[in-house]
Amino acid sequence: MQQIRELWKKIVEEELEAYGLELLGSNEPIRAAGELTLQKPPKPEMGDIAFPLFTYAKALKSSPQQIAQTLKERLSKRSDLPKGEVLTAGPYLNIKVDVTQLAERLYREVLSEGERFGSNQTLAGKRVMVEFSCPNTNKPLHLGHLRNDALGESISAILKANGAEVHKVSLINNRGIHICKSMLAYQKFANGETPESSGLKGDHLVGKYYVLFSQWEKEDPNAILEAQEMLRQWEEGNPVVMELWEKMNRWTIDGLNQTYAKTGVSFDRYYYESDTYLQGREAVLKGLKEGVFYKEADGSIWIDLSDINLDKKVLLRSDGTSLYLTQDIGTALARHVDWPFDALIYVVASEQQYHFKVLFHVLKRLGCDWAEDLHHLSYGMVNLPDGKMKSREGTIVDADNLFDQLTELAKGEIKAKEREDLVGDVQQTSEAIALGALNYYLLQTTPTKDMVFNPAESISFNGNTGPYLQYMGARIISMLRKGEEEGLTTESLPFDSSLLSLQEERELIKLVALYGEVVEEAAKEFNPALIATFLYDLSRLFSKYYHDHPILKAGEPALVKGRIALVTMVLQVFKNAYKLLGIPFLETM
RNA sequence: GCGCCAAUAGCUCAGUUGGAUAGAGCAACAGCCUUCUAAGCUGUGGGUCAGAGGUUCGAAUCCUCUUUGGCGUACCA
Repeated sequence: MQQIRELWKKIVEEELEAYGLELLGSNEPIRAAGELTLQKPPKPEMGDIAFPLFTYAKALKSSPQQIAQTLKERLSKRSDLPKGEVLTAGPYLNIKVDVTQLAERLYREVLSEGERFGSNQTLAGKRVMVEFSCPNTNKPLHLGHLRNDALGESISAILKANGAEVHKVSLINNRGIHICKSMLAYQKFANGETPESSGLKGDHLVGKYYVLFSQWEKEDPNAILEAQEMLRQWEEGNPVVMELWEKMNRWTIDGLNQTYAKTGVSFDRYYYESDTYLQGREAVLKGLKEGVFYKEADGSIWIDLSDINLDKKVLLRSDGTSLYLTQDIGTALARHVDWPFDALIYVVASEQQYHFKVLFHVLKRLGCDWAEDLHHLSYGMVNLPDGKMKSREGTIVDADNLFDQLTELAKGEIKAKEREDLVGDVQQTSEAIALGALNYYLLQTTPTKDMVFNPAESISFNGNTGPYLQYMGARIISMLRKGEEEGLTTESLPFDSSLLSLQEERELIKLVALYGEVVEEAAKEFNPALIATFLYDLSRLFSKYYHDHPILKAGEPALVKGRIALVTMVLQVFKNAYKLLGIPFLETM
């Protein structure tokens, strides 16, 4: 589609310049008016490409309407005009492109490329590291993590589809005062409770004691002091504390891994804060020696960021312990050694924009020329319909709980439709629907924007939702299966795309052609929502098409073949695009 | 206070090199199942694109100011 657009643009440009030259004796005024803009007409029947001609009115001393007319006439005299129709609509020159050749090319591509259809090599040879999730080991995942995970997985898949070599990494935040809080509460109140004895998932068990600590803290001012003491003991490597730490970390990580397994999240490599905070400290001390940083009288180490209009920032506390920023410096350095990258993308909430601005600059000052290759993919907060999620008020939406609720609702729907036997494994199908619902809901909003997560809406099976998309795929499979069962064979027939002359068919072909461009754009903008929007458009159009027009019973075998070919193309786009958004493809639902 | 970001239908969101009558979904109402899954399709109503200026042939889109909201501005993460 892109090539077709470029071709028409070039031709119209040539004609415009030739016209200008004849009329004015020079094509300078045309060029001065700027490059020809190209857009899409508001309605499909008006054509596929539109050239607004307002800008040339002055230079050509003529109305845009008149220019459009003249261009249309001039174009009709050209012998090298590509197939298609030239239209005028007031001040616009519109082109209705010929989709029959396009359809045949696309069909060949779909058949030969299969699951690679729509991907490209724009980022071939590029090594991109994507950091996301980064859980704490003191509590289970919540809704905010789910957006982070969905984005991280999706961006990774999108970059891969653009040819990049992608390395997914996570940083486990397993160290610090917040970790000690859950440990201390456990030591005090647990009586040796374990995931096995309690039947609780490990991360939820540890989270329970983190919550208990907060309650205790309110009643007893010593609580925080004891936690601080425990942190000191941890840093000294006190064996009792270390043992507890390792045990509870294992519980949490086991629990998190169960959640990841359900939600389709995985990593190529983990980093642990308990390792990287030491590396960060070394880097800061080295930077101090080299004069990049300076030391205050109390022993704390600072960087002056006035060169980028920011304040001073602490890198190492006066007692020598490290901060959030310190360990992120260590992590970045370690990663660049482990897997030298062309880009590192941090998928982290927008509230940390300032942090990353500082981090990137500190690395630059430390002499890392690759600091230029670091990007913060800053995504907005997830709010609830009645406001912010607040742990204090217990309005945090737990990830496991949410996923289970969605699964139950999907299950209920399958039962209500009496489709248990048809779908086979009801539990597995319900989980796939729940995951599709969740990922689509979280990815359909532009990443940078805050969003409202409406649980009731997310689980709805009507409208702009994951299950609606999954349903389209399942319907196509069902239809094709039915065709086979009825002994319909069209494989030997040639595909005559000129038979696809309905408005909807033209539109579907163009959308199939557009898919590859959307994949490229999504990578350029780090925006999976572009794919979500595209998928929904395709779904709606397809839904209407197959509702209004029979496929298997289209009549003439050649037409049946043509429509099945079209459906095959749409199906492949669905399958490929679902993967980029973490929506499981279901053959039956 | 300062910095960054946002504001589009009752609600949730699309709408980017500035272009044609600002679009979807949900919710409401009204239709459509002896026919490829009705988890669907069709239709109706619903807008001062926060407000005011400016640039432009043309502004939801660019600039300025104002209002409202979010986030940040920690020897927290």
